[in-house]
Amino acid sequence: MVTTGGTPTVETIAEHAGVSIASVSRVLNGHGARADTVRRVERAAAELGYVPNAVARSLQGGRSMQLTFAMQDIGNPVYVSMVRQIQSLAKAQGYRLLLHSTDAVLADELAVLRSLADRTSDGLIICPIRITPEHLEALRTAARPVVVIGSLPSEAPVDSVRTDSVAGARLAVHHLLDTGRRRVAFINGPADTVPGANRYAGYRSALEERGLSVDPALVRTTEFTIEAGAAALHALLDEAPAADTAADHTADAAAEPRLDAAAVDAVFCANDQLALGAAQALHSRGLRIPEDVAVAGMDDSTLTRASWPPLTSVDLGSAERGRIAARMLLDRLSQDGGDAPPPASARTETVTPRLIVRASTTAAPTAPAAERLPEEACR
Amino acid sequence: MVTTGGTPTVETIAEHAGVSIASVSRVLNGHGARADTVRRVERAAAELGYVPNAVARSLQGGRSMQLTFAMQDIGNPVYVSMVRQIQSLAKAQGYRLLLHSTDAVLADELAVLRSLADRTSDGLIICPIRITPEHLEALRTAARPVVVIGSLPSEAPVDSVRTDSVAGARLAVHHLLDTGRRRVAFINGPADTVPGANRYAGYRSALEERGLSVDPALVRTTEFTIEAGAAALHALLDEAPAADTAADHTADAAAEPRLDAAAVDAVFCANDQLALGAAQALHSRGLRIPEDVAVAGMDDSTLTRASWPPLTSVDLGSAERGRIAARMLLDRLSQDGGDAPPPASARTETVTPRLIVRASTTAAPTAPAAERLPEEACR
DNA sequence: GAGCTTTCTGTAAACGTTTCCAGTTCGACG
DNA sequence: CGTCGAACTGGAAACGTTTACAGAAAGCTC
Repeated sequence: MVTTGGTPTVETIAEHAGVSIASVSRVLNGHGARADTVRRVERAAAELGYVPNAVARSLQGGRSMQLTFAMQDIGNPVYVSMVRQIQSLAKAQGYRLLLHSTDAVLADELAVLRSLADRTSDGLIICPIRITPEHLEALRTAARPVVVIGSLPSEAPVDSVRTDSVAGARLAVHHLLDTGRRRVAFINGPADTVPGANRYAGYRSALEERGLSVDPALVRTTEFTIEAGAAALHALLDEAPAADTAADHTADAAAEPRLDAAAVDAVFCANDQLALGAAQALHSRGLRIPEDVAVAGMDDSTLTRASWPPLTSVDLGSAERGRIAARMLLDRLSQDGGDAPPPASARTETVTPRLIVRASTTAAPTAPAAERLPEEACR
Repeated sequence: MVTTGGTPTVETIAEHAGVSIASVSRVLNGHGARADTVRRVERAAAELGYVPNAVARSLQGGRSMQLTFAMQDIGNPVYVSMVRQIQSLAKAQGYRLLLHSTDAVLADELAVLRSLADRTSDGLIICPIRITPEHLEALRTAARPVVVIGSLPSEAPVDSVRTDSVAGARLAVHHLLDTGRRRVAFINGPADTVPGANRYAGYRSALEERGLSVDPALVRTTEFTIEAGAAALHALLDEAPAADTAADHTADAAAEPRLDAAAVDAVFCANDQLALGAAQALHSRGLRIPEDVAVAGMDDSTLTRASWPPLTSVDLGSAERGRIAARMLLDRLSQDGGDAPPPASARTETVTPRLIVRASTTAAPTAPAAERLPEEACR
């Protein structure tokens, strides 16, 4: 298909069709030409298997038709559902999607923001896990439109889509307390991250609203992974004092399941991965879910249906956040042709969390609330 | 930071530093210049916050420094681990990663292959789920180097990295038979895909090697998802005749678990998602894993550790395949500068599957093989 | 068929780099 | 101090498009 001398360019087509390169370009972009010209150009292009060079087109047009999505870890199902949405909307408008896994490395996140200036990408959707002053500065001076998925200080002049994860965490904890659980442990991700801090705040305020206070022995801080969730639960039960007896730090706690059950009767986890790990650990200790210990997670990812029993989780609208973020970004791009975003008009949308109750928290041991339907969505 | 009149270019820097644009380019690329020139250029660049335009650089250099990875569905953890590897190797050599989710749509896969000609991407790693003549033609005429993850006809002039999934399926089925299972059902993905066909072939040959033959009532064909796996298992138990009694097509089989147990004592699933779905369905019918029914999957994805009990699975080396594919592609790019791949020298690497035995198949009901360690790797 | 408008075409410039080539500067050596 | 070679520099071309502009052709009206 390819003539000798490399891939065909607009110039090659022009020669073959006996017209100028301008006419070739116009025909190929449907900008009107005489019927005869159109026919000759299209025939030459088809014969030579011509494909326009997207790089040259980008340089000339000033837009790369690429978007970037930067997230922490592509292994987390939350991001998977965001990617799906973003990819789908982007593709519909002719944009390709560049993926960046930052591994929560601060320098990587900043590098992504700065690299917007290299014209590779027309816009960015980013899920920063921490917000530092450098982040804010980088966001302010970003060379192209940016949409942040996550909570930002309100004065930040950046489009964002957030979810009220404090309220989300409260929903879950209230649900556990209202179904008769008394000793609700909390397994959190890193406390110095935005999600970590918010989820802890929700946990605490939910307890306080019921007249309880946080027992530090019931709170664990670790990474957002399955393995970390399992380890945290083991540590919790090994070290937590039982509700009515003194702590037993020396004996093997696994040998005495009833003691465990007394120490904790529910675990709220800051995301589904942690919850799945916790469920594993409970199973391996011979504790029953939800009869002995109820488990609830957050994100309502596909993992909730991977776990047994199916996992109660707070839907933070990750797919929806992805969709909204993509729409915001595409709006911004079509609107002002991708000029630097006018700080005055930064938009913020908020997704309302919903609790999805499944079997991992129903059939409460004491309270009569067990008649809830497994898939019922509260609030 | 930005002077009026738009983003700084090499020309802006040249004016500020009082040198020519050629010198600016040389300094910025470390091609040697007088100390004084270097200092002035670097100072001007820093002051103006200059970032080179990657698009212009691509056009001039003929390489975009982008790679594309095309897979079926980003929701499948198998692809996630491939993406991780590819992204990491690509980044190490300065390449960005473009992601394409084809949803197993033939036209999309072909479009990706053809779009290599647009110079957006320097190379492609693709996981085609079916191989049609059009695929082969598109691979042959691809404008840039391509590496295929998956099995190809041996005459195809394309680098590829495959896994012997026939042998992998045999490993799992042999393991089930050798631990005393007699009625081994098979839940497969679409039979007209390469993975689907191979896994079925492995299942059949494993049975035949033990003097058994395939019972069509024990084989289900569906999609590669959790939900499909659950539905398939329910259908299997509802419709399969019990081993020793006549089939009971009318009564609700779930009400009679012993009948189910007689019908099937093991399920081999063509991937982990199907296996997880099957495990869900078994749990919801009150059947115990592995005491009543053993479950084994394929891919050894993160889902194996998400399931309870932990899932026996065949490791098809997805991370390794990703790594090898990335290395092959990068080799090809550095080697011949990314010219069309010389068909004569197509390389093929094969990853050997390993069976990872976990609790979902141990503790066999009849055989004394239960002393295997949970994490033991066979072969 | 002349004059007008409309439509179409080709030349050339522009997008921002890198790099070839020739010319200039510099240092060293005789 | 003059000469030679090496190191450096600037002008210009090239990468492949799109598009502004001016000029040519075609269609229309009278």
